Amino acid sequence: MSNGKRLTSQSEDFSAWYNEIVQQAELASHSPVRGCMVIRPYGYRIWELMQGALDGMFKATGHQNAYFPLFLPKSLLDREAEHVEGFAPETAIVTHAGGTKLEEPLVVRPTSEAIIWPILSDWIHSYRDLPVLLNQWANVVRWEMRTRPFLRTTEFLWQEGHTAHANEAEAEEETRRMLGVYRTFMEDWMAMPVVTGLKTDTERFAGALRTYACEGLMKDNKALQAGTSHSLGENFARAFDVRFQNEEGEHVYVWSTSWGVSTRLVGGLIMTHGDDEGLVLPPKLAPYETVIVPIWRDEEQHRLVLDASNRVKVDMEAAGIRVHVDDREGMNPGSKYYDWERRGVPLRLEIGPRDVQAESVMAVRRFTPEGSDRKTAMPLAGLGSRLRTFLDGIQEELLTAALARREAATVRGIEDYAEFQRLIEEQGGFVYTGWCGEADCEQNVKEETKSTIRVIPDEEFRSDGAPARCLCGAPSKGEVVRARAY
RNA sequence: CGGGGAGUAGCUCAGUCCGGCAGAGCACUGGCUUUGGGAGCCAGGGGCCGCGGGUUCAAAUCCCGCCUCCCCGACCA
Repeated sequence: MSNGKRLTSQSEDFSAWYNEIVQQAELASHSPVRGCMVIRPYGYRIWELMQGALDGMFKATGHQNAYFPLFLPKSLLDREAEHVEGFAPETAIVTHAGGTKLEEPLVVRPTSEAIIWPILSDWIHSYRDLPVLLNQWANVVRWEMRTRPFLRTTEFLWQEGHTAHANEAEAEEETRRMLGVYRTFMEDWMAMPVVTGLKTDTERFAGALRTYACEGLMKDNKALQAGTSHSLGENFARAFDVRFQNEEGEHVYVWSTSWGVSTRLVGGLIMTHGDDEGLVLPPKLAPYETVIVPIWRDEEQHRLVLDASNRVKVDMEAAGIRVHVDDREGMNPGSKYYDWERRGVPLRLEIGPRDVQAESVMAVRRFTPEGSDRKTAMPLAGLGSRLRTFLDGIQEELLTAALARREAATVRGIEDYAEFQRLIEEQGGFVYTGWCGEADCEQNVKEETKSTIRVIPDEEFRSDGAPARCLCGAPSKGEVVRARAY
């Protein structure tokens, strides 16, 4: 059961609100090791539901799961110059094991390219071996300066896809396909709208040709990079000598990709839907889509409502709904309401003697957009299938609301730098501007406004009339989405 | 890693300045009464006072070192 009566409100202190939700909804807790967290059962269940959905989508697009080692010899990480430069500052290195100093230090993987490609070079000989479409569910370690539960932890859980292709076009197609899979997952399962697009060179994955990303907008109007997909070109193939014989009999390098999403998504989920009462979960990712709270006065009623509650539970499970009966005694219904609201359960069913008498239940929704009733009496007959539809509706409403919130926090066509600075400072959100394409200009704006170019947006997100000029006044080479970000 | 704040029961914190029996509320256990929006009474359990060293007759309290968390920067999924 949650402790404390009230959360700090989002408007008062968003960071405090976030930390309190993580603790009070029992999603995660701190560990004795810096920057590492314990993911508690309720939080882990959300991650498991995410994994289940994503894993199914990966398999549907032809990928197979495999597992590669946690440790990689330091010499392997050093092979790809840009890659090692990018990751060296944040790696943890094992120098001693088994009571002695190791001959060669082992790096705890910050990502697995450097262990996967040397191995795949042995697997790949012919164009007939391609494409190789792999995914791995794993933990990785990146020694970050500053950590926050789920959003940035020293050790985190993720999946990393790694694929090898015969040519650039296929690799690019795969990179884009998986970005699309992520977007579909974020919208359909997390109810979190994202802007997709290309990262600038400075934000690109270390060792990649191109990095694409999904960017969500959190309730404090800061952006969250929620997933990335990288077109790695021949870079890793050259570094790890991954070649195959093509149909012409030539030995050529493979074109590779990698793509990943992490437990950071749980943080994105919290900050996309949560409110001052606590977590708000979309039904598809809620450990319990519905909680039944029985209400009784005496023993006879206790038996009556528990019996009715369990029958409703069976009916709902048959309709494919994850449901829990909160039969805790000595706790009054009001306390249970607050408890489950804080944990974000999408729908609560209250079943008391009056409901049993009327052969109905009182359904109370967690997320209540304008114009919808928070409480609805529903007849027992056909309840399961009706609630399935009802929950599916809530899932859609959450996406609609999140999309409306993002659009309200999006400004387009900004050319004037002073106006840009004011927007970033006063309201945040996504600001679409032109960009001259110069890294120096990108860096200046970053230093002066603490905002970054999130993506060069994909076509469907671009403005009708994009700015002709960059914030620096130079002619724009293309539109970009800027924001302060996590 | 730099600046600031903090660490005492599961949680939030008081006690630290000025050394002298380890505290409160909530949570937890048992009993009784309760139960349609955060229940009441009674009786209990629970502490390496972040860790290590030092000063002292005596340390949660003073001194030194370290660890962890939070906020602000630089780095990042």
